[in-house]
Amino acid sequence: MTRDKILDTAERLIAEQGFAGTSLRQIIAEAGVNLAAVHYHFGSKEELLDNVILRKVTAVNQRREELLRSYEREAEPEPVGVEKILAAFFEPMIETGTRNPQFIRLMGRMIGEGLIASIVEKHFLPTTMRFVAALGRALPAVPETELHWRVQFMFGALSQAVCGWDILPPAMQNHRNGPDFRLTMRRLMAFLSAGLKAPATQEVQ
Amino acid sequence: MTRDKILDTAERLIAEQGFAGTSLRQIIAEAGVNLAAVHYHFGSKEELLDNVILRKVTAVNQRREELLRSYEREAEPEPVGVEKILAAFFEPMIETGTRNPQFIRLMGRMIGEGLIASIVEKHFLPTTMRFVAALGRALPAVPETELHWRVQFMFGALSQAVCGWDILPPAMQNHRNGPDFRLTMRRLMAFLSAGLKAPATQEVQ
DNA sequence: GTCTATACTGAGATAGAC
DNA sequence: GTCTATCTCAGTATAGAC
Repeated sequence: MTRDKILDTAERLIAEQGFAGTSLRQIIAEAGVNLAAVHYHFGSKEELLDNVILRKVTAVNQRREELLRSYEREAEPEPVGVEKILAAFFEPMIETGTRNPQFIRLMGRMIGEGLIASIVEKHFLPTTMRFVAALGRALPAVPETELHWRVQFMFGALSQAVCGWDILPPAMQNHRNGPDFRLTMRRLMAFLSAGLKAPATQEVQ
Repeated sequence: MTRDKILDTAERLIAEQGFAGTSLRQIIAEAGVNLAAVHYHFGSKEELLDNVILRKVTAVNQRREELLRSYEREAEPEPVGVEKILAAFFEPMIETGTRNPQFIRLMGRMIGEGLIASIVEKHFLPTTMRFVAALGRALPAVPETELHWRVQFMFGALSQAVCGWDILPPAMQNHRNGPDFRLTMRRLMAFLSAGLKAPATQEVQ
């Protein structure tokens, strides 16, 4: 199917080179299809990206919410702890990413390239809000605005973890795929867990 | 001077719209110069960016290292604490950013757009390494590789703090400039301080 | 409905006249 | 140092073959 060939090739190339760094002409050349087919099936380069993301992220987000719900049932009537909430958020991503490293780079690109607010909004925001609410219950001492900022920081750290600067020492490069990817993610979770639980900032100047 | 007109206009437009989102043709139109003048003075769009960054970041990095040195002298022979190290890193940026909000967005773009490793490397790496060394002394329990990762997470959080997604609630948008920018940075520093000081991750699976 | 061929506009880059 | 003209390649749009 032409449509699937385009999606597969686009996913691979965008993960490798970024969205801006991948041209439609490169995608169609490697997929062996015609340029206009992209616009017939998707309408524009942005909407192609939208569909690439959609295919991969929906299952991960469902799994995330599922896990969170099950942790909430276990903990009831207490709120779920921060570590558990982070586990519900990261584990589905780690599982998918261990099998398919490209997926992870793609996710990081989405946050990092700062591209296309509408796509981020559509595919990340609903699940994110669900997790912000859970974190709010786990951290009653952190005011809502500050919690929102901390989640924002969290996404930034995640983005740099999975596809930031390529000037890392080689020892760190290796930790981006293979079994060490799990270790990097556990390091990230430890970092975030501590950051999220930090005492609230005083508003006084 | 033509060269300065190009630099001023490029700085403003790139801060507002990002690097990829700003065309040379837009820059030269607003600066009132010729397209070829850009290539004459800078060689390429990337090298123009390089010079825009250079002009602004050099002073900030010098101030950062100065502050760090002075804190180190105060603390001697003890290592400087994490909060002090973060203050040395962030305060010069906050001062510059409070006077010139564009500068901050420009910094965030550099990290976030993941652009041009060579530029990041040239302008950020030397000072960053200086601070990594100081953090290593402040946090002897954190192994070197994990500390490197935590610094990587730190840059990601910083990037999202100053110019991440534009889908933030309006209440957060305001905290990107004006006096509330200081508050956001203090929140970031509290978050990072806790994250950096987290117990080291066990390497066992 | 699906896909091909081709043309259009705007991007960064470059050679050469002045 | 500066500017004109031009090159290549990007994303996009459309007409029409099957």
